[in-house]
Amino acid sequence: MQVPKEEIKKRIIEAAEEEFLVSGYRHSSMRSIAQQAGITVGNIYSYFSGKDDLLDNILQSTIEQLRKLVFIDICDKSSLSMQSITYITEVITKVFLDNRTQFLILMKSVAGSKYENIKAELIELVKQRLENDLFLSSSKPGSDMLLADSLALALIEGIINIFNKYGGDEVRLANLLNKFLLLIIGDIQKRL
Amino acid sequence: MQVPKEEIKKRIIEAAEEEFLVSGYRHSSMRSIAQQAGITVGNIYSYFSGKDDLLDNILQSTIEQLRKLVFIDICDKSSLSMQSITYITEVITKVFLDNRTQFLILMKSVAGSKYENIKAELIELVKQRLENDLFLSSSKPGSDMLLADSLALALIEGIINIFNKYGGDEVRLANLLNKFLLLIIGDIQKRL
Amino acid sequence: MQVPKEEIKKRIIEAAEEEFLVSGYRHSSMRSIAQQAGITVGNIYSYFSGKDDLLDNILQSTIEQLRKLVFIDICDKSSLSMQSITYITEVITKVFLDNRTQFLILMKSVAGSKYENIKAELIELVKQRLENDLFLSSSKPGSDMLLADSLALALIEGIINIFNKYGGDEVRLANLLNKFLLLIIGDIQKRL
Amino acid sequence: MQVPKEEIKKRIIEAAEEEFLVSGYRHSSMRSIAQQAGITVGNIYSYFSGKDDLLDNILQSTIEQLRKLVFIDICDKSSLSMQSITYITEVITKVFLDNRTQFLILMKSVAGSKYENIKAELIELVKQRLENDLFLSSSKPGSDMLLADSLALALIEGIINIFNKYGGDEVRLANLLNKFLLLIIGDIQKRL
DNA sequence: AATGAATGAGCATTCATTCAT
DNA sequence: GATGAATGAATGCTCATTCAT
Repeated sequence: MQVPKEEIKKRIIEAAEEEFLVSGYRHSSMRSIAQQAGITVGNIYSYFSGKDDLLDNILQSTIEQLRKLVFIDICDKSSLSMQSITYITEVITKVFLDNRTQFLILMKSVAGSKYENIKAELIELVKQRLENDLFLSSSKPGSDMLLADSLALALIEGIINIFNKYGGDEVRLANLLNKFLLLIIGDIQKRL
Repeated sequence: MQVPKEEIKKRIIEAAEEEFLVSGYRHSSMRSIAQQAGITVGNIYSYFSGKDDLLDNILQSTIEQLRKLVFIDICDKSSLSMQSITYITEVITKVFLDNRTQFLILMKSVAGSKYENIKAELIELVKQRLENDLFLSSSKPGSDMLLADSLALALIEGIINIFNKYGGDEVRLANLLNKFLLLIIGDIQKRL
Repeated sequence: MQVPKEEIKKRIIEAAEEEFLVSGYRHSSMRSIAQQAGITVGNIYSYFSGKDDLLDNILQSTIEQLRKLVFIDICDKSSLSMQSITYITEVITKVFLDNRTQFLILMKSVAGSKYENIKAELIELVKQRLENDLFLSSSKPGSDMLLADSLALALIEGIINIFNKYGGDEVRLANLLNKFLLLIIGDIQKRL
Repeated sequence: MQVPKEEIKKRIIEAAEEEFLVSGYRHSSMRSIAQQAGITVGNIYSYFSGKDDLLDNILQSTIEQLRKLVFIDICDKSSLSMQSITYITEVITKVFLDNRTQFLILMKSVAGSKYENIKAELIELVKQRLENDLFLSSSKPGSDMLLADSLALALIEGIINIFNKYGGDEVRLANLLNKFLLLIIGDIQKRL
């Protein structure tokens, strides 16, 4: 048609993002994605090799950014100690702000896909930071690793919830995240 | 046929619990439940009227206990103030200890069923407690309701994570929950 | 059990009659017949070899009576001329009065069974009477055989409707049937 | 696939019409319709949203015509008195001639569908005409409403039978219907 | 590139009948 | 004789993917 092929690709991506976010990867149907994009089912396969590939394309750059910033950079800067959780949050927030929908899909709607463990990886990272920076350096030897895990999970889930329901400017977002982190890990060493 | 009736019923329930817990209600298939239980698909319907009924039978008593203890009793004891979150946790823990697998299914694997909002209800309850006991009584007017919501979510998700991965005696469980709550809402009014 | 076996058999028959009449043979389920009879599904098969056999047992004597009175006797008395349709009606009415439920099942609810052609046979009989007694003896050569067929069908369907909805004493029934026949075939030779 | 789309749709419709007419809506299976049409089950759903929709598509225009001509127009022309049954028959005949198979499906094979009461509605309409035009205006007060009902049923069933088995030109059809009506309701007031 | 019909395996559910107990 | 669990084939329907056009 007269519609440039990149435009079609973009429309498919947008329709799929909406569908994945709302219904989840597994429950999303190629039929309704095609319908939403205003094209036919089969034509999606001219641009993407399948449902998997569609999700790959949507999450690709977000994953890359996340891997680079979060999983690589942060591991290098392991000396940052104390501020590390705050720093991770800042980095995650940056990834979120650059890829809102994609990030939320990645965190909430990838059950049934190969990405279903990413959130767990993120939690694992935060957990390790908590263990390294807070728990191990603390004099309390009885600290349970599951406590760090649950605290990490609580942090990530809480942050995702803020991302998800938040609807103002970035100042308010920063404020909310700040307060949330402060409440959970502020002075945590003293409170352990 | 040589296997007594109740044994088969038990095997179906166990197969379904495993399947529901791992794959989630929606993605669980009667076929694989039957296979897991070592019977034919149609025979499940000698014991249960359908997939819904199977889930109902698994969750029934857990739901009842949860509704009674959490949603009714707790609302009556609204005067408990400060300790309310701790109290809710104790009650939830009791329900969990009485119905381990069922409780975890209820919290993690009921998407697509009529129970899919139960966790959200629980979070809402905790959120209201946080608002009433902590945020409103605090002099800080700038507190964002999304903060209470995220904190409630973080608490519930963290607690479920402890339930899910915890594998020791009940003393250790109580200890873990205690520490987790202390970390997140201990002295929270002073830290707001 | 202490219930004599004939009593059980009777209960099955009654339950099946009700079910067949209301839902039709094909749509009736052995499960609900068993339930209605207060026994188990499998036990029906101690008394009857299957759904077919159950229907056979219900309709057996009615069919016999019908075959004897209607299909044999009437064919012998082919000399009765004029009154033949009236006579057939009287005979059918007798069969109906002796076997109310069974007769109505036979006429209305046997689709899917081997008896599904009985009503058509009855119509065929009446059709032949109409042809012999009225149409052929009439001087009108243009009479269409389909006319006799439709008239026969109309007669039988009307009579069954009266049997089905009628709810008074036998005098009123006779009165209704009389009027109905009079309207349709009274003086029919003059009106052809 | 080499067969053009409309051809397949037509084949499905024809297979379904045959199946519905012979086996009835409830007992017809999508599988055998597919087989008859030479396609796979799932492919029917490319053309129709389900068994209901298939029946709707088959009967739609027939129903519309019937509703318009019979149930609306006829009620408006209530002044036609005497000729009303004849008129109803003419209108029904027109609908039949325009939609032969569909009309017969509608009258004989829709048990289990949302159309299963249409024939009864038609009979009710004729019954009311009989009551208004013939029975009430007659001086006979003893006339039983069940008589009108049975006469209406006999008329409609007879007419459907003519439609069903009739296989000549339209002149013969008109002739048959004319004779049939004349026999049943000709001079009926005098014969009551 | 685009279509959308076609496939085939999957889904939950029903039911007449069988059979070990 | 009685049970009701068990079977297996059937029901309508969905969906990711393929492919002739």
